[in-house]
Amino acid sequence: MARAATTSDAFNAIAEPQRREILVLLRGGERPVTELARNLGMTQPQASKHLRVLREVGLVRVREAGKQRLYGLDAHGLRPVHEWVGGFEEFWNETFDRLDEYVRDLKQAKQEEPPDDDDQ
Amino acid sequence: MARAATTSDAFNAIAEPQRREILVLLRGGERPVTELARNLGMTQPQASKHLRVLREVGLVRVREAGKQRLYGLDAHGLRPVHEWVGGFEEFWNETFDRLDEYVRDLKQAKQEEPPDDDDQ
DNA sequence: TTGACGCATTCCGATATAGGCATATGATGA
DNA sequence: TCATCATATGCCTATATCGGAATGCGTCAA
Repeated sequence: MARAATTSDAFNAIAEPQRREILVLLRGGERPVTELARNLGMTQPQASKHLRVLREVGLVRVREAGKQRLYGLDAHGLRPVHEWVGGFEEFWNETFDRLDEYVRDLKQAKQEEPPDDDDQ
Repeated sequence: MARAATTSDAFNAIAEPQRREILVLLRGGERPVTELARNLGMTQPQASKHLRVLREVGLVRVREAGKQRLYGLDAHGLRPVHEWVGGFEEFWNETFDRLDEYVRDLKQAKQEEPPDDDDQ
């Protein structure tokens, strides 16, 4: 009854801009928490929390290195997202072409009757 | 202090599973609210609310047709999402598979090629 | 005009988020 | 052992979500 948990899937996890930035940074290799925090201008606890979310959905992995914890990218979970969105690829080109036609129809439809479409 | 609004961008809008399903249905063409609701097993108000969000981020457009409102896909807002996620494409095959691949490689070849590992 | 239909909006309650701050946990080195 | 650095976690507040139920509003047909 509230929004789905941020940890419910990759879609929710990457909805947060800061988490996306973390992932981008991690493309450059493993990074300790403090460095991520500093690079993104956030506090350490914030970074840790975001990393926790990313870890729970499996987008990052941790490796212990002495006092530090090196977070690294695990982009596997992004693949389903890419594929889902990719399912619309043909549409974001076509939509524009049809927009003209659509607008034209709109103007016309205001004077004529709307074509009867299937209800149901 | 709360999560970013669902209407803040496409990332947030598509984080909700039901909204994703709506978009998928709309790939088949324009649909009135009631039909969407029925097809997805949700109430009409729920469908309307989700459609409002999708409309506010520009992922769908409405067309008035008599009593009905036909919602249609406008996928070009998904393109940035696709591109952002696509920026990780090379990583979900390589990067941290290292561990898995390493193990697999051990079984296969004990000394094929020295995998160049440079982290950072 | 009335009534039925299609849809949008509002109010409600429950939930969990993100941020700030303080603190607990853990490893390291003297 | 103690002090210190690196992280994680707990608590708090403000906010916006999603779902449900009721209702408002516009359109069409009789």
